[in-house]
Amino acid sequence: MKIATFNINGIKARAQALLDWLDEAAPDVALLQEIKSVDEAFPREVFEDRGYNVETHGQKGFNGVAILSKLPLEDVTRGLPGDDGDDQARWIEATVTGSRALRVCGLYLPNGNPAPGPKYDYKLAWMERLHARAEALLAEEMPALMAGDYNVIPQPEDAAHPEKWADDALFRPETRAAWRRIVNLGFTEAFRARVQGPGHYSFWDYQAGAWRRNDGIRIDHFLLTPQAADLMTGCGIDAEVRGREKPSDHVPVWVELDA
DNA sequence: ATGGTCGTGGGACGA
Repeated sequence: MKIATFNINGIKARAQALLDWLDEAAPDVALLQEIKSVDEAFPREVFEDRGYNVETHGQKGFNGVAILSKLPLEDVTRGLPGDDGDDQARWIEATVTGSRALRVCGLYLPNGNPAPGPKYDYKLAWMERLHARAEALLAEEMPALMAGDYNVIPQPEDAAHPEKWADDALFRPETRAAWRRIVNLGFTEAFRARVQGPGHYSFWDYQAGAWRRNDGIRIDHFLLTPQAADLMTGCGIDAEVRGREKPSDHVPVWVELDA
C-alpha cells in the first residue's frame, strides 16, 4: 500500500496538478494539507471519478486537511483532541484496510511564526496535544502513522542553509525538542530510517528563487508506529513536482507499506 | 540588507 502526504496549498488552484500527480504516482491513500476550502467547495467529484473516496475537514480561507483513498475510509474523525476551543482544521484520521487495517492520521501542524508570540505558543500547545494523541495511538498497538506538514525542520541537515532558520518557529530549539519528544515515544521517522545525509527537501519558498537555488527544507514527515514500521518497504520524496507549472511550494512524500 | 511570491476571495492575511 502506497501512502502519500502532500501540502497542496489551495485545492482550487492545484486540482489539475494534483490529478496529474495522482495519475503518475498512483498512491492508494493521499493525505492533503492546506486545502484552503470549506468542505462544500472541495471538488470531490474529480477525485471520485479517479476512483478515490474523499473525506475533508475544511475551513474558510486557510488550513484544511483531507484524505483521498482508493480503499474505503472507515471510522473517520476530525480535529485533534485536547482543546474544544480550537476551531482550526488541522487534523483528520481514518482507518484503511488492505491486507490488514491501518490507522492513518493527516496533520497540518501550525507554522508558529513569528516566534516568540501567541502564534508560537499555539504551535507548542498543539504539539503537546499531538504528543498525547501519539501516546494513545501507540497504546492501541495497531499499524498506524501520522503524516503531514509538521512545520518542523528536525536537524540542520534538513535545511540547505540552517543558519537562516535559527530563530524561526520551524527550527527553534523548543520546536525541535517537542518533535523529539514525540518521535522518542517509539515512532520511526520513515524518511530518515532509509535515507541519510543532506540535500533532501520537501518545501521551497516561492520567494527569492528558492527552488532554482535549491534552498529547501524538509518539513513534511511520516511517523510510523512500531507495527507500521515493520511493514515499511520504501519511502521517497517526489521533488521534481516542484519544478512543474503552477506548483505547490511543497512536494509529495510517500511510504510503501506491506499492508 | 532588503525584498522577493503565492492562494483565497474579493480584504487583508497567512505562509
